[in-house]
Amino acid sequence: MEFDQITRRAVQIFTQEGLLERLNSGKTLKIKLGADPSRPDLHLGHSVVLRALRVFQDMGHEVIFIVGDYTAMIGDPSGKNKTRPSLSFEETRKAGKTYFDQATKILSKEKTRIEYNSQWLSKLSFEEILKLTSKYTVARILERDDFKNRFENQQPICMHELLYPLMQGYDSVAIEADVEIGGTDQTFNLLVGRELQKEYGQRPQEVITFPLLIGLDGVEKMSKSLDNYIGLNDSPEILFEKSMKIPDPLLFDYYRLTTDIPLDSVRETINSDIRKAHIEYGKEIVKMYHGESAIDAATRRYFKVAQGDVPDNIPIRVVKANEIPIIEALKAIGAVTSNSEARRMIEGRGIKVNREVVQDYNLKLDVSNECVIQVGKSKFFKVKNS
RNA sequence: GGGGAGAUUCCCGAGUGGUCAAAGGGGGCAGACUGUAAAUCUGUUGGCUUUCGCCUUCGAAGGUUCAAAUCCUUCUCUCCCCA
Repeated sequence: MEFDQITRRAVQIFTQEGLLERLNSGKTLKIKLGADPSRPDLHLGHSVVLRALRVFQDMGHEVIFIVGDYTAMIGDPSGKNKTRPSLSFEETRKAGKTYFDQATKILSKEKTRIEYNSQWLSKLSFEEILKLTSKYTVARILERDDFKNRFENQQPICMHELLYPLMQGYDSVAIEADVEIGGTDQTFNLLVGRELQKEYGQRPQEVITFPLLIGLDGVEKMSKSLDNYIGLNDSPEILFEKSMKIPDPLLFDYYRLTTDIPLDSVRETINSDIRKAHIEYGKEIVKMYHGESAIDAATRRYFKVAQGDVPDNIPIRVVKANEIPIIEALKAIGAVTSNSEARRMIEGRGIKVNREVVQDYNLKLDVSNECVIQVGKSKFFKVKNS
């Protein structure tokens, strides 16, 4: 990806002139990336920002990866708001590492430095914190969308939550960031960084925001907790299968934001054969995250299932008996969590054994020979006696 | 500090003594249709049980009652208004 592609994809740049000036200065710039250790699972949505960062690295700049361990350790004491579970010191380090491992599928390891924000945030005195808070007004903090929504919906907002933007902004001060990149949902936080740097006598960082990738549900932004994500750690098969499930109207955005494929040809394929466009997208993503060699296996599974065949390499579950009730088998393979659920699945005709729909939930499975259980459209398991 | 409103099953939301495992909607899951898409239609959506039925659940803990999501007491939390 070339640099002009960054600017083309960006939603907003504050400020364009400042950014150009720094890039032309010949200095190695410090590009800030904030990581939330309470959510260390990265997905394609994160890749949008990471890919932009990669471009900066390729130009010789340094990415400073800031793990928000301080906020994560404090968590949210108000019992009702479970969005920010508090983590122990060890957990934050572990999450930071997990995050880093995934992010470096896209970023260069050599040009990425990790910092933990407890290093500086834990040292602030109350006086300094007051100084920080005095730079901002409540009205301005409440401008931020998620606060505004919670406020309007009469949801609780705790005092310390109002400080999060300031803490993040202070991170920029602490590392003297030159540039910070994030999704449009972070716009406010990123701009707070600029304000605070100014207060501390630093040149305010340049801020670039990128569009948020909408998840597979076609409505919400991609996130692990909504289970509408395509994970950077997903297997090639899953990656490909999920690619096929991207809502049609969003496919172009996925191409645009997560691949380097020229958009003119994308447009053409989408208009002429949307299914083919999905397939090509899936292949590209598999290639990007698992290499060219993984494409074959990933697509083979998909097409086999689509034809009504049983795919290769399905997980095997060994049981001790020669005969096992179907309900027990479904629990054993983790397809269901209770007998009632198993019964519902069977009554809904969602379970097949050796390609046959199971009609009777008292069915006893003969597993002296291997048998294949299919749950829904694409989940397969083999069960056999040891 | 004073006054008012409220907390229901994944979410929103009805329910004010038995017919309530709890309407309706959303979301989820499964099926039909299809391109393993969308839209649409159907079923399902606490657990155990073949049926009967039993158990757990309506912020928490006690209490009244043959019987409570529903009544009483205390507590916790949230929101609004006034100061």
